[in-house]
Amino acid sequence: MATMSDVARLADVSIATVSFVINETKPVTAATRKRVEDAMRELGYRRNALGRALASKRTRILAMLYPALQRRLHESAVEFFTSAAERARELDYSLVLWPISNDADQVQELIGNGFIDGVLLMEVQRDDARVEELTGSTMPFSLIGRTRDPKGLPYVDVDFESSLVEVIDYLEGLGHRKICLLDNGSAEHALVDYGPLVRTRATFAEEMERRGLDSVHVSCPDTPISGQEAVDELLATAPDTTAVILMNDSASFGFTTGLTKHGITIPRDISVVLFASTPDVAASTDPRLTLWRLPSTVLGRMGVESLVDQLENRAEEMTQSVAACTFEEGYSTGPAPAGNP
Amino acid sequence: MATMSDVARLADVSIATVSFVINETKPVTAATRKRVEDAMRELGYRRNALGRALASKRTRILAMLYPALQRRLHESAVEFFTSAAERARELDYSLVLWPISNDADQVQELIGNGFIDGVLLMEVQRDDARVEELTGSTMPFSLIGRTRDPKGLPYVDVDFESSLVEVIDYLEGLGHRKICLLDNGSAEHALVDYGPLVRTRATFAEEMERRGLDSVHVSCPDTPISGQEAVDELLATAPDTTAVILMNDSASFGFTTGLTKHGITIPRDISVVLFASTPDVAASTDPRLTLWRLPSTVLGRMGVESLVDQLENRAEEMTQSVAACTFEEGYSTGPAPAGNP
DNA sequence: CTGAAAGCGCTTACAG
DNA sequence: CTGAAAGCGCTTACAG
Repeated sequence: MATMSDVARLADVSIATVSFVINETKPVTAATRKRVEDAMRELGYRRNALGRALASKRTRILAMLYPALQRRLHESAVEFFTSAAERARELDYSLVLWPISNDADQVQELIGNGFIDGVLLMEVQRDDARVEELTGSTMPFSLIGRTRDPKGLPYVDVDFESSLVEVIDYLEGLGHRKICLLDNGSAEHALVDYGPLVRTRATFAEEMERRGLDSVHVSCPDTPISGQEAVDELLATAPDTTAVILMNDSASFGFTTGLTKHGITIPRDISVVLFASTPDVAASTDPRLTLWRLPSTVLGRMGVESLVDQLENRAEEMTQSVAACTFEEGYSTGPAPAGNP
Repeated sequence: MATMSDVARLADVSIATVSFVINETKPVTAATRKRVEDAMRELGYRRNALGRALASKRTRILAMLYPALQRRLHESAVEFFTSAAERARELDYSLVLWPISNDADQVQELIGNGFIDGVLLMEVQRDDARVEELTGSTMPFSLIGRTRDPKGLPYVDVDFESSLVEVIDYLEGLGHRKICLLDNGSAEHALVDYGPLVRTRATFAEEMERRGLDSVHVSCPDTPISGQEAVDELLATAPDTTAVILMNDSASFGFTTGLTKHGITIPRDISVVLFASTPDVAASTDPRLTLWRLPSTVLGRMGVESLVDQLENRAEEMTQSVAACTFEEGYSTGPAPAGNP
């Protein structure tokens, strides 16, 4: 690999001048620039990121911290990561996924080693040891999701609240007055007091109450079979429900087939909305589900921007922003059946 | 952050000595060592990885290349990544997931920038532009999976062949003589001439023939609904099939519920084996499927070892190794029903 | 507009 | 066993 000195020698300039050309950091005459560029081309020069990083004290590498506890990365997480990486690239950074366990030690180590400029934290929990570790350090970071008390912390998050209000609005507009929220009650989530779930449940209860609508709440683990079983529970406890808001990806297929098995037709007898999910989940059932889609792509980009703002001291204030889910109509929703209460 | 000079000054030694202590690269008297260690502790010293990398010409960072075309990372991919990262850690390397598109340019860039020591390639395709790019460079790499002609390329791969033979053995032992392979016929896979599929199909055809068994082949897209539809196809074309080898994760739930819907009981009427998959997929149906599990953890570790072998010149020869799937009994397999041909 | 030189934080022959 | 010094490949004041 050719180095900057090689280029400088061939172009008959100083290495400083080569640097100025590469970084466009100082004016250089057209003639000099051309000599340098020719030399670079001839040598197939690529600037060594390590040397640059050591000298400039910036690696331009951003780490997305991936909590090892997840078994798989869902479409939304991948979208998030991909769009964040893309945005980083546009801003001349590299975003990589750094696999560390959730414990604070490894975060420490990552911070200390000097390889990364900033951290993007996924799947932030309401009480998150990593956040505390980061807060106590000088490492810039942004959260995806937020802790219980995010005051002073830069984050981007899904606006579950306003999104859910939209869903209820939509269903009420279709005449539904008894609506069930079917969410993910797996043990894992219960343990960590999962933010999205907590906030969605709270909004659901409040908003239904406020509108004088009849609310039903069912939780089940995130497996197809559990979805089927949830149908039984729903029919046993609230058979006159006319709309269901599904916030449990893995249960959704089982839930819809379960309804079918009971002779219940979607959307004629019951409307089903898939909430805070992705198109591939919506498309996995018959009929395709009406969806409020997670704004993963937007969040990924915003997360990176928030981080880079900090790195380049452009941030006037801490960025705390939210993005709502977007509506994608499917074939699973329609007017409430007549004759129901 | 304290630097090595700070430590040296406080311990009243040269920075070389500090380096010797940290790296255990030269003998140091116990007394000197203690002074250095105390100083490090007092200053909270952490060695800067950038400086080390520049001086030693080794970053000790390994990149796992993630092809952007995937929409989600399945459990096996996550397991793979996690176990590889763990093994890397044990060997004092960091493994990160580097998101780049599959095109050769970005591979070039990654190679040129000097940030990484080696590359692990996931989801290798039979004809893979990234592999060609890597082959033409000096960057060490190992493949997970293999190309059409892997001669001279270091790889670790799943032994689909011997694993499938085991499955057939198992089913034949249970008295099954008419067996169906239900695999993933989605357009995506067809396009790229997907290795695992190609090899499994070939082995299936050969091995069934060799044993004089009756083979059926059905392909369907990787969605639950397609799995349901595959049942219809199977019953229409080969209703006397008594065992099915499923190699299509997303279709498996739909397939089993489809059977049930037709009044067919697993495993009384038909045995179902889930092939080259993961426990969470096996557990998502009722009954839980008998599984040949992908050896993701083993492969992840082997992949890293193969790469590190190259980096440390320990490799006598190119490592090419395979690992077979492992058997995990479920409740979906049993003796072939009597009275069938 | 261009260059000589210091310095980023380490490792590693080379001496002693 | 320990140290002085060169060097890894860059960036960036400082001069001119």
